[in-house]
Amino acid sequence: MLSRASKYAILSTLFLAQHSSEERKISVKEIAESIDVPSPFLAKLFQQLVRGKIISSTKGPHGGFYLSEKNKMKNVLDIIENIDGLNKINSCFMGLNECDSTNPCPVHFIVEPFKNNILGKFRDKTIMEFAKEISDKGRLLTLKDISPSFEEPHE
Amino acid sequence: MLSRASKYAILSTLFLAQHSSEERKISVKEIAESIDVPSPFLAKLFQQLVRGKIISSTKGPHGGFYLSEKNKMKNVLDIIENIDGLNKINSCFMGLNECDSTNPCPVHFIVEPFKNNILGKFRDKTIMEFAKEISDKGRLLTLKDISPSFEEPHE
DNA sequence: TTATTAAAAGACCTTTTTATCTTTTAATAG
DNA sequence: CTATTAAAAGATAAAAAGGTCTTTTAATAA
Repeated sequence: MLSRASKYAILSTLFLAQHSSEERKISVKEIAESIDVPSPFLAKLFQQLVRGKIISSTKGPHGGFYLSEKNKMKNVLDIIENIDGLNKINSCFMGLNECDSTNPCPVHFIVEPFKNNILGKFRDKTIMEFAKEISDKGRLLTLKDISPSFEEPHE
Repeated sequence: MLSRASKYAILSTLFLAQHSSEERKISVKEIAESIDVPSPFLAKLFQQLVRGKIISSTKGPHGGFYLSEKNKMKNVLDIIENIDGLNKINSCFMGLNECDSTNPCPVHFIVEPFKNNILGKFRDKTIMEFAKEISDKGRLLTLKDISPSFEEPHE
């Protein structure tokens, strides 16, 4: 449904929305470590997101990635479109080429409302609104294992 | 969410449920053409489904694939389990490693009910019941383009 | 009992996705 | 103006998914 690349891109962009600003740019490395994704891979994705005007970057000392005011108005679906294209997420759950309400696959009428629901969420909120909601509701934004668990003593 | 392999396997098994019987076995080639999937690939999947006791086969003249009475009691989730394993379909929509209701990803509470719904459908109906429902409700079971469209005259 | 048929087995190939590494470019702090 | 920093670019590699082909095995009809 979503490629790993899109998932990384979404999580990282939302992370930028929460933690970066024009004055406080963040390096790939820092983000990759926070989200727990391979940083060279994320670097590639970020290049593409910059080209797609989803995020912004500057080089050099204190450079890094951040969201401009325009970037903040984008939504999550823009990220998906930029990385996976829209076809992938819109395609039939069972893989049928011609699946619609007049010619439905066996699970069409279960999948359709779900898709509308989740795509609505990805389309109707700006990145900034989405990020705020995530902060407010305390949603998880990392691939890391967060369980406190037993800390193996290091020595 | 589902690999292409799983999708092919589900469609083909449901096709067997509808069109085959112990007396009327069907060859890979015939099924592959009906569903419109690559037949050597489907052959591999069928070998695995036979090993997993989801479908049955016999070699030789008038041999082919069919569903035994026991096979007919399996469900779609058994197919998915056999091909993809259960982890894949149960994994978090955003790819988080630790996503559950106490530590939810940003779309957890949208995805969860959908998953319960669709997994329920895949678990609670036997293959045979599922196939009947599909016939009764007139659901599509092929990757083929079915649009009547304009038939390009061949000569 | 033999020829034929169709699945089983397994080697192999291709494409896509994911991930890494090295070099170049540009920004800026000093 | 130079050293340093961090992204951009691009080449490359590794893994997974998808797909093909050839040989072997087993069933059965004649």
